[in-house]
Amino acid sequence: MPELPEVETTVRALRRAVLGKKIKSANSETHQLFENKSILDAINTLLTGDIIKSIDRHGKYLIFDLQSGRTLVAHMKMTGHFLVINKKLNIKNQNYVRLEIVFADNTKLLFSDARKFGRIWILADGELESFFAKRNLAHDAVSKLCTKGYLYTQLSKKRAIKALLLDQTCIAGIGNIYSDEILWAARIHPQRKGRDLVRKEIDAIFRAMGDILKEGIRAGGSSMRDYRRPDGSSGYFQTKRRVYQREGEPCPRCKTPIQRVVVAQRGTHFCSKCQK
DNA sequence: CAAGGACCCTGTTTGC
DNA sequence: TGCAAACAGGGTCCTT
Repeated sequence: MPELPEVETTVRALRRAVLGKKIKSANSETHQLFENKSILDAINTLLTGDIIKSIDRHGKYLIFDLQSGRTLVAHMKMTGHFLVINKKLNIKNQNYVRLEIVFADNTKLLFSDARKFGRIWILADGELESFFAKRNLAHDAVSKLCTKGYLYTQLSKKRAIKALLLDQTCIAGIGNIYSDEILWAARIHPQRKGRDLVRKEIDAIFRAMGDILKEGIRAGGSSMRDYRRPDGSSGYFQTKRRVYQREGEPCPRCKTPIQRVVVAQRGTHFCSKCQK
């Protein structure tokens, strides 16, 4: 389940692996990969000859700026991940490849995605802003724009705090694993309404958000199921998680068994004793 | 605006 | 043990 730390790990690895490389060919046979159906047949023509100038991220979206002015935007959704194949690195597990980009030096960039939820868009010069505006994408959770004040505004709503953390129009980048971990670290019950939280509690969420997401990035993300780094290796945040998918196990703080409930249609794990 | 459900997908887990 | 049904979840869209 790629969230902000997994996407950031991917971006950093791809910068090292494919920045500045020239595209020799591009191929996909997965029509679901593109919202605009005409892209599937045009992808090779669209990308061949172009050069990857920069790689960035906003929330869970990856942004590849190309020399032509076009932008390749990608979302890994549930099971998607990028893999880099080169002379040094021939990953054995190359299943479910939905997009293959070959560079002039024969390095390959693959997008693998068992469930075909992942999406790729090719935007014309200048379209990125409206792309995100259309989706009402909020500030990224670890960007400088995500201040305490911004968080306070974004979370002062009627809905459950867990639902707000998951909502990409409130804060961008947090998914189901990290929302549970952040609320545990901040000692906030996932079903509390956002607007009922007092300043001190929002501050605790703000601190926990930075701490947990950065811990996730340092760990190279979580490889609970399908997520892999672009070299095929696993992240290890899953070994550090305190509550996510630990129903019945003792809370690391107070030993009370972790509970599981459903909030906003998502499995939610928390400690009923130390999260109020 | 909020809440809930359907949908997209398929590997894995659960239940009989 | 074996099989089918339920589940998992990010995001979008639709209805209530």
